[in-house]
Amino acid sequence: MRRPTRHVSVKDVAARSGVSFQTTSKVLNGGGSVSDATRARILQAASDLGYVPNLQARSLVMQRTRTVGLIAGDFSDPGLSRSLAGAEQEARRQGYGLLLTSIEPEGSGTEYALPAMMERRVDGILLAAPQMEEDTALSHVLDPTLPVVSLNHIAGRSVSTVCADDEQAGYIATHHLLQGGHRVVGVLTGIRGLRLTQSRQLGYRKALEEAGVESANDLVEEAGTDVAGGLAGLPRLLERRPDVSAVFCHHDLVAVGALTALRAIGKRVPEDCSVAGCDGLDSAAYTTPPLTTVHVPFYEIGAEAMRLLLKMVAGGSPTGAKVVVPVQLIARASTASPPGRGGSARGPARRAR
Amino acid sequence: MRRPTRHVSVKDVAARSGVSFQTTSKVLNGGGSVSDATRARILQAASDLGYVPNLQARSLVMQRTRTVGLIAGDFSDPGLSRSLAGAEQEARRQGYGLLLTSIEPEGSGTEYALPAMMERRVDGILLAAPQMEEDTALSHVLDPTLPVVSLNHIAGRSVSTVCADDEQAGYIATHHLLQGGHRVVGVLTGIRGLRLTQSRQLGYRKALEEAGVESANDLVEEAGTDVAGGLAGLPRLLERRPDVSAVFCHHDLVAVGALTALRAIGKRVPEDCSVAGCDGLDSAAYTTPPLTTVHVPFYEIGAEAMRLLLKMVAGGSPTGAKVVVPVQLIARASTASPPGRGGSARGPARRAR
DNA sequence: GACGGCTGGGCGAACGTTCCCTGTCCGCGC
DNA sequence: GCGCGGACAGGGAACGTTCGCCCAGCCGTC
Repeated sequence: MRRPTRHVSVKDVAARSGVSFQTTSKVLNGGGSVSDATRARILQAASDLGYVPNLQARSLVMQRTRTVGLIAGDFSDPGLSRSLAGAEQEARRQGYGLLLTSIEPEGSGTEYALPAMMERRVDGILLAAPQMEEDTALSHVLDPTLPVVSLNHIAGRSVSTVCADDEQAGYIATHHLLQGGHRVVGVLTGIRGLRLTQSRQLGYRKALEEAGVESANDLVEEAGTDVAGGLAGLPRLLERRPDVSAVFCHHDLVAVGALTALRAIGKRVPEDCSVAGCDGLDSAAYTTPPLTTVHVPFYEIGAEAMRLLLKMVAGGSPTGAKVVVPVQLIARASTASPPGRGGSARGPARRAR
Repeated sequence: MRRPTRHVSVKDVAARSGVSFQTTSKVLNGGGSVSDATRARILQAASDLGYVPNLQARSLVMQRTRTVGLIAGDFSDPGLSRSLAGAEQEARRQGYGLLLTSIEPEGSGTEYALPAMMERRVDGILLAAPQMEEDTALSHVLDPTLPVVSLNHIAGRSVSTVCADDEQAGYIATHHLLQGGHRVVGVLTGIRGLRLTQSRQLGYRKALEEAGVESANDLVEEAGTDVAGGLAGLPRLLERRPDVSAVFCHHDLVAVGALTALRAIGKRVPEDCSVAGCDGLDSAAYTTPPLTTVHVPFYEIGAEAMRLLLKMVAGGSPTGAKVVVPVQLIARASTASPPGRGGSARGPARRAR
């Protein structure tokens, strides 16, 4: 429990170069007027001693830490993990530290994550936890002067958000299926209640409506976000509506589960049933058959959110901004025309690999 | 650029409750002898004012920040991302903050990541970046008194490491194939030079040797860590050795690529060629056919590493410890006996799903 | 009734910075 | 010869804590 050997401070450097520590500070920050001779001497001493400035002390007087907090949900989620990478990279590029906390699936974040960040006096907070959407206490406990950007919708206080154009995502995926000639299009949705799910669902409905096609409640099945959800959800959907010839999955992992489930019951994809996903995970390119999906630029979303946050921190803060990032259809082999119809389901894909 | 509205400090709380700020400090830390009356008054004032202690200031005098640094490689890597989750969870459980930095694939980490952590005076550092294995400057620039734990082998200075039993992983995967009756077992390795790759390769060789089976150089092909690597590596391997009837892939993603490549050239799995992976990714359960793999407990490794690091930080530090975590075979449908042989390749799997 | 110990509380210093202001010295112009 | 301004350096305070020590009372004891 002994304190570690003390670090070298400006005073040590000052002592070694025979000046006051204030002058040393000046030199090390590039400011003030100091003669070249002493400047050189100080720099030399600092390097000899291996001086490393103490950001804690600096933060104390500057009232800013050059550190931002990131409260994340489950980062096994590939999308979130990409966004995290983007955010981290941008923070690093601008010389900011990143304090990371995640919150348990059922946890509120208000109890631990937020206090922990506040105590450490982060300059701003990036929220990347879907489950915080519901937390009404959140906007309450949040210091209103602290810059916050979220990747999810936040109830109450109007915080800036950056997210994908999820309605468009739902729309183009469904549109793609309809264009292939499908008339009975089922949907396996994400987690009920999330903005993400609502938006994608909105896009799905819009596409159906536009095509003058039935949009029945029994075509909708909640399946969550993972493979297991698709594995369980698809049979439920098919039992209710054996006539579906195409399924739009809100999440690629669910689509993977759906593919597996279809194979298990002897349905061929895409001959008997088309499947389209959403998220644009890398792994979607390697399913059997390769999955048609909508690419969501998670990395860029994370980076953009961090960029916005740091802009707010720096002061020029259009707080309450809502940034929407465009998405792209990636048509692959999991979608085709329904049984007994000619033509291809391939829509106007702008990118595929 | 205005400074944000000032935070409330112990002095504010003290003023409101009519005592000195030192007494306030005592109360807030639970220490010292203070009468119940004043204690209550102070607590009330603190809560009224919404006092949040300033860990920066506390760190300054305590000489410890209750924050650890984590230098990660690419966290799109599912394994690393799991370890990160484990480490974060454990740090949080013990009330430590986690400062996250990643380093670019070619970056050295010595230039940015380390200085950034040192300036912020982290209490310890967790290294989770395979590319740092080569960095000889690292052990040089690292403060020798700073606790460090790595998930990878680190050249030079003997730092504590926590990692999976990768030799065993390579061994049981290969053993499983041999036991199924295969005699020509190819291997798609991970990144050349990494300890991870060397260990798995060692296990592979050991199994072959033990079974008295050929271990030729032309059975070995470097394929990296991702799907694309497997996609490209498998044809190269097969071109050289068309007689391989089973392939061990150092990484599940490579195995996914191998499966896809095999299908593309019309080979059936496992009838014409068995494929075994390694890492135990969730997605391995959903390939076609489901992938036999070796489960590596990434989450637990991350958590264990953090536990060890915090133990070192707290003082009881068996520095230089090497923790090895066991792995488990998960037999699935991608492995079977070679063409023209009866029997099953299923080995003694202790877990499958 | 003097003294010792305990209890409640305050004072001063320190941690490592930055910022603002005050000196000192010099050369120069009037 | 005197003041003046610029270049250079240092002093003091502040940021928000914790810690060690001291001081004032009060009680009990011999």
